[in-house]
Amino acid sequence: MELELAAARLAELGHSTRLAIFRILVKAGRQGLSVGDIQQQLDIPGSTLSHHLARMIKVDLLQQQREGRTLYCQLQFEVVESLLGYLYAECCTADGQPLLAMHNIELASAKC
Amino acid sequence: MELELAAARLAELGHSTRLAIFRILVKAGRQGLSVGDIQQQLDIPGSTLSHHLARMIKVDLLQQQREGRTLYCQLQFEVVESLLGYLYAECCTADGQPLLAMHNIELASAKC
DNA sequence: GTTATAATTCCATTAATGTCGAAATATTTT
DNA sequence: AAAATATTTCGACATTAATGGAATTATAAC
Repeated sequence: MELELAAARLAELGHSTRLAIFRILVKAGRQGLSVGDIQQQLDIPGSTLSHHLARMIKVDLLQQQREGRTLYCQLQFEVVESLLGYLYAECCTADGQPLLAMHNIELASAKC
Repeated sequence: MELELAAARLAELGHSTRLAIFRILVKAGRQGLSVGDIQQQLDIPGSTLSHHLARMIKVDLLQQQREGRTLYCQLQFEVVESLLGYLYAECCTADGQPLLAMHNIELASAKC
């Protein structure tokens, strides 16, 4: 992933409402959640939510799938994964040693 | 790290110039680089660079240390680490299984 | 086909961000 | 103390982003 694209995706995660959406959709897993469910959890106007969802879709962080009159939102986990992978790749020193302590990160994920 | 702070930090990384600064400083390691060196690598006006550095400092992504008339910029690696740790933590399902394939990430960092 | 539900698009307003030249500050050198 | 170097602050302007009410589209149910 090139820098421009990574920056664009990070910018989308860099907004508290959108990061909250991200969080909710991570918890929801592959099946995702309807727009209405997200709206209920966040308690924000539909137009505002729609705006943020559209932005996230534009950079492929998420996807929507219609089922009847309900639209389901699903995180694109491979994209999230490649974004985090890019960040980690950037966090290696020139001599091949990762600067970030990977085991700390693993602990963080283990305690969930 | 709470959501608001994580979002603020991600927003700072979410700009191509600042992500480029981040990248350069990661490569530079703990000792950091002078503002002038960064400016030379990026080829942008000093005032613009200063503005971006100030923003990154504000959210503790980096630090400056004066040595004579030269200012050294150093990434705050612990902060970066906690930010990525937070993102990973958010990427766990409710039942304790990480959704992102951690081994892929490790491969990504291993190939640096 | 009219009503209800789910969500988006449109529009206007307000606020925040990005950019960069010029002036200012801090430090060192002569 | 004047000149040189490194970097920031100021100020102005242009662009982009955020918010939410009202109107619109899409689908389903009656």
